[in-house]
Amino acid sequence: MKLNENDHLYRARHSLSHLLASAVKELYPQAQLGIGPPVDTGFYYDFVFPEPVAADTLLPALESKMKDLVKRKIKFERFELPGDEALKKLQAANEPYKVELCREYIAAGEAISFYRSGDFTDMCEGPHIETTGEIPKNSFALDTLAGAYWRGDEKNVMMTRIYGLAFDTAEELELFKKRRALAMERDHRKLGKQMQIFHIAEEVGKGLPLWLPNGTVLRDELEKLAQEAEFRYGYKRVATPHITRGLLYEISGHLEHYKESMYPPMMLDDEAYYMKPMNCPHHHMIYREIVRSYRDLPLRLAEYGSVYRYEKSGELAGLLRVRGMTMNDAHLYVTADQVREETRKVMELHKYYYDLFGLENYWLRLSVHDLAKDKFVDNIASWEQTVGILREVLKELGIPYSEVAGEAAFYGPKVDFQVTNVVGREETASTNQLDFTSAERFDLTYIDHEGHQQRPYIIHRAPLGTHERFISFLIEHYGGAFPTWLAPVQVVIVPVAPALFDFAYKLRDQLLALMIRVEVDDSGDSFNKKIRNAATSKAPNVLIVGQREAQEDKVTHRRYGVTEQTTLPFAEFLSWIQDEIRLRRNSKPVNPLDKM
RNA sequence: GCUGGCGUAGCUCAAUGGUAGAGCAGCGCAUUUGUAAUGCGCCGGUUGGGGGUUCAAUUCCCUUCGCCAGCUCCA
Repeated sequence: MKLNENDHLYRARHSLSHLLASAVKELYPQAQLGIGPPVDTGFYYDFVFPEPVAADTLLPALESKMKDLVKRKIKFERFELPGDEALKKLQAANEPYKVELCREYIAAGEAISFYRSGDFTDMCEGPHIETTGEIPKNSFALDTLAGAYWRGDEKNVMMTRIYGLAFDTAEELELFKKRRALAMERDHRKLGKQMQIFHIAEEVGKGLPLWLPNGTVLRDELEKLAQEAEFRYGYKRVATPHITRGLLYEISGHLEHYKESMYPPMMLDDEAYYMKPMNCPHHHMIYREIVRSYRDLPLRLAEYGSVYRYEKSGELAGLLRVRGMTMNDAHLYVTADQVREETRKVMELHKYYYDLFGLENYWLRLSVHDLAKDKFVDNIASWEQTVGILREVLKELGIPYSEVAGEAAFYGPKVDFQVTNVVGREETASTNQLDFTSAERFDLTYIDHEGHQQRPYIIHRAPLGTHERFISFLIEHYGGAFPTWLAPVQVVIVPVAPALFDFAYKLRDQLLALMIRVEVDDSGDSFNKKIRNAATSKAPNVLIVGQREAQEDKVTHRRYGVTEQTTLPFAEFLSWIQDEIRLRRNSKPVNPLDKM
């Protein structure tokens, strides 16, 4: 939810950032100011402190000073200064970062405005609240302290950013904190450990997850899903090696544009071999292997391909950001006439997947080039043409999207599906690119009706993203309570007593014969303990079998998170669960974590 | 990579400049149970690694590794 700058909360948050700066200046008159805008959950302000600071003592001290300022009902007063006076004032105050901004405002011919609140004055556009009396007691709190580069550029100094939380009321602040604590409970790293989905071993390496048996079930189910969907959409599956000669990446341009993200080469017979960071060049080689006719197009090559990228250590996070990943990749080689239709079908496939999982909280980003940045292929006409095509397709489909400059791939614009994970971090779940560069680089052609050579367009698409990232979202989306078709253990059979073990084994064998993942709890635990273990394991289906059931070949069926249970003939259960799995029903059980 | 923080048993967490403790999990024995923890016992730690200060370090200092938040980058 984005606030408008005239919203009271927006202005209150912005004003609180000034109070924070004011408190900092009181404690450290030498501290220099960066910027201090409002954000989704509050505000922050960046500082350069004259000495190292410690969060555990600094934040409470600043917070209590801010509370004092709020109590004093301080007025926010705006005034403007001519450029040279503003500059002088900031220079006199020893605010080099403000001076830098001020110079730019002057160059842009903008008015230079200041806000005075009590003893503190900051160059700022506003708007602000009238007085701090408008800020309810306990509706804000300082949160964390972190580093941030000046103007977001890693070549600049690192400042100290102090984040604060701020809401309309104290109750909303408390609610936010509670929700955040609850969200941590479904963090995929925590559930991934608890549910034995993946493990990142120090000995194996950072960002290189080991998939445990339960996690591998999730991967296998996603791959099955993709194989079926891609079959229906006319894709052909291919497979390619994990390492490749440098030559291929010279052709593709990866070594030119992407080298810092690639694992360094290994030398074999005086030649450099690289771990592959992307599958596309390999698919292009497959395309090029024979002469293609327009009759072959669209040619859709699909592969769940593993790639390795050298992400900076601080960027790694659980399964969300890793160094080795397997992606739901495919490349569509199409004629100019087919681009729109094929792009549309790719979007349709996305919708099918997202509906299947019940993923609703996402938005589309049309990621375009920014020729001011040197990472992009320099060909304005092609950028404009391909961006235009994507705009048209999205418009035709009536899908809302936002256009963001500088987020494109180096070889073409992208349509990214942006989702927010459970702890509020926004990530790209899947990405689709329209590539106008590679066909030429790889000299890919097809013969048209008239026997002339033409360049195909290439659509790169990965609707299910990478297993790593997509599964991290699924874990959090479901809070670990997967629908039956995805669940690592689909059925747990709990016999009431050891005398019933044989009956339970008989049911198990029938389920196993149908490829249903089932376990019998034949441990020495008490019956109550078994019920509890089955429930806490988040198994979607629990079958309780006792004497009563055994006599009539029935089972008592409990769904995860549902208290009512039904006793039904086992044959009926079998047909129900087979449908449940075959149709991949997203009968999302009530998850206790969804309550808030 | 950068800034800040955190590393105690498989997990969750105690404790202290003077020999490290609990619950859960695991294992064993007993119990054979009809809807969310049966009882008893056992095992489990070079307090992330290395170095230093000290009579003595898990505690203080340095260093290194890992993790967390943010920045940068990104599927």
